[in-house]
Amino acid sequence: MARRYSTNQRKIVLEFVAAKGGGHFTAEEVYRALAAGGYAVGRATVYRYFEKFTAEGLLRKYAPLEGGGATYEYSGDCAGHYHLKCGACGELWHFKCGRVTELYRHIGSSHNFQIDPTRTVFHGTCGKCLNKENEQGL
Amino acid sequence: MARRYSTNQRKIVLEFVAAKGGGHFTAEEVYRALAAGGYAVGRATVYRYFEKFTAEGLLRKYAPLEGGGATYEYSGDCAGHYHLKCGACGELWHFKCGRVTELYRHIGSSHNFQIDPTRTVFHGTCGKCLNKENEQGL
DNA sequence: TTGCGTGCAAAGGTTTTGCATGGCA
DNA sequence: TGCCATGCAAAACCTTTGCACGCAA
Repeated sequence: MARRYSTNQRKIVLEFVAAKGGGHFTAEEVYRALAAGGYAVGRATVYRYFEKFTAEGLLRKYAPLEGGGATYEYSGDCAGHYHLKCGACGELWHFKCGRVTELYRHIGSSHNFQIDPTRTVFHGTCGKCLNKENEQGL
Repeated sequence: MARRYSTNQRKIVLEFVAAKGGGHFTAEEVYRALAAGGYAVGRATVYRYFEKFTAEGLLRKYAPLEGGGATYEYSGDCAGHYHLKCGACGELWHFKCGRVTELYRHIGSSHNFQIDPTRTVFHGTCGKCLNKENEQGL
């Protein structure tokens, strides 16, 4: 079940998405960007690795919003922090907060449900976008 | 911007997904089920309403997991409660908890992020599935 | 040398769209 | 009567898969 070979393509794809940080992207975009940058990685390979990385928890997969393909995000090592996703700009914010940890413990003991912090994302609007909306009088 | 007409198809689709409660389904499945039940609603119409309902917050859209189409869930009126999604059985649980409300207020004031409770879902494993796993010694 | 990893192109399936018709207001 | 809603089918699109070759072990 363990990964067998350590190939160059795997390294290229992983480094590329890791470098994007909290940004979001589709498999097609990454394929094009790599090709444009002179990295010869096939489209199918990008899809195959995205599937693997998602299963491993390195990437996060979201439903397509505007007719495009599924969007992904690099989440890296999620230990010890939580995620905020802004629906306005799409940015994924990482934050640490003891109260969230406490809440998860409470839900586990009192609501009989064990939360998986690596898969849970809080959706809403980030401070930046709230300010923009206020300036526009929305 | 408001909806214009109140048609029979809208009613049929809405009642069908509402009746499914917390279950999950794809657009294609609903189209087939309605057709099998003698309700003549076009495939395109189902897709069009799913898009509208998702925008209105009545449905929740998830990324496809196993090569199939996007899956949806009916969430109904989300005011006053929060959502727990079990990754093992797929069930969507609704629960009320003052501590969540407090946490959202805290994140808004201290982390500069306004949470949207209707779009936020806690992912993890429900009590039922935890018991099953324990019985199997996993 | 073995067999997984890769790339290309084609297949498969899902979702969107154009256009003519029907129905609500 | 005006115009949105609908249905059909085609088109567009994303994603997966088959197969032959390359490369890591």
